[in-house]
Amino acid sequence: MKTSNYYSVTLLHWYDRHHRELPWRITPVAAKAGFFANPYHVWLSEVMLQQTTVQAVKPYFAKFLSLWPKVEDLAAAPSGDVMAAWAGLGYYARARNLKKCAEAVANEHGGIFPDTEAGLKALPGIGDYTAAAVAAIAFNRQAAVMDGNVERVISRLFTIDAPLPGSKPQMKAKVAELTPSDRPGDFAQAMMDLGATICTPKRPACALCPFNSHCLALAKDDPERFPVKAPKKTKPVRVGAAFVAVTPDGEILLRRRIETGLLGGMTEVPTTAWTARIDGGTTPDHAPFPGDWQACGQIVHVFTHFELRLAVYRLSHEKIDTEGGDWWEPVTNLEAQALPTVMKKAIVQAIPLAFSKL
DNA sequence: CAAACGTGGCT
DNA sequence: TAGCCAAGTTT
Repeated sequence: MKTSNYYSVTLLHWYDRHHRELPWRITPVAAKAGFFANPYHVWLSEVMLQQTTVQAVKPYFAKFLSLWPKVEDLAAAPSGDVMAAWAGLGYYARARNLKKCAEAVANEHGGIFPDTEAGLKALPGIGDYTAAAVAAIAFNRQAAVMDGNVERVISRLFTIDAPLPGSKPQMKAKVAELTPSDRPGDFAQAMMDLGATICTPKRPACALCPFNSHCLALAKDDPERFPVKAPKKTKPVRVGAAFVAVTPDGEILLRRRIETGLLGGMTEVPTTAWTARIDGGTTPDHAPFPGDWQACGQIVHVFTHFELRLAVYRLSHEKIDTEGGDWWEPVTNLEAQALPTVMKKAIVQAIPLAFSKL
C-alpha cells in the first residue's frame, strides 16, 4: 500500500500544529513516539460522539471514566446505573449497546478490545465508522475512517455532486486512497478536526485551510454547496399527556419504559401512548389512576422524526400501591434516575423546583 | 434501503 | 426562529 500522498502529508503537517486536545486523545508527538491511546477510552468516546457534539460528550466521558475506570467495571455495572449516567445524552440504544459491548469484551475477549475492523464491527453498537475509527486511532490500523466531517471535506475537495447517502461508497473509496500506512490514526483525527474547525458546514474558513490550493469546490464552485444531501421530510406533530403524581412526602410516581424503541429502557412519568405512531389522549381520562388531576400547561419537545406536545397534569395524592413495576421516587432523588430530557421537562412543568438543589 | 432513533447549540 | 447539524447504528 502507498505510504503517503500529497493530501496525507499536507494534512498531517497541519495536524501537528493545529490538532485539538481532547480528553480521550494522545498527542501527535506521543503517537509518533510509538504510544497508543487507551482502546477503552477511544471506544467510549467514539460511541458517545455518534451524532453528538464534542462539547456535549466531554462531561459524560469524564463521568463514565470516573464511575467505571475499566471496561470490566462497565461490564459489571447494573444496567440501570449505566442508563442513568447516560440520561440526557440521547440515542439511548447507544447506552444499551455500550453495556452489551463492554460485557462482550470483558467476558468473551478477556477484557481486550479486538484490534481489527472486522473484530470490532462484530460488537454491539459498533458499525462501519466506529470500527474503522477505533482500529485506526487505538491500534494504528490503516482503516478508512469516514464520518460526517470527512464526507464534507472529501465532497468539497473533489466536488462530489451525487447526493448522500448514495455517494458514500464513492467517498469512502477516496478516503481509503488517501489514508496513509504511516499514522493512519492521526490522519483520521486530522480529517475530522479539519472538518470540525476549518471545513465547517457554514462559512468554512478556507483562508486557513491547508488544502485551499487544491480544493475543487473552492476553486470553481461554492464550498457550502457540499455535501449534497437528499431533501428532508417534514416533521409530524404528535400529542399526548404526562401525569405527575406527588405524595405529601414528596415522592412521585415513575415507571420504566420497555427496552426497545424510543427512549427504550429509560424512566418516565406515566404518559398516554404517544410513541406508537398514534396520538395519545390529552385529557386526564387517561391518567394512571382517577383523581382531581390539575392541568399545568404543555411542553413541546422535538425528536429527530417528530415533534411531541405533551399536556402535563399534576395531582397531590396519598401514596397508593403500585403495579407492573411502577414505583414512588423521592423528588430529591430524581437526579439519580434515568430520566430523558423530555421527562425532566414534563416534571419541571408540574414541579418547577423538582431539579433545583433546595 | 428508508426509517427509527435524542438532544442542545448555532444561525 | 425554524431549521440545520453533530465522530452513526440498527432494523
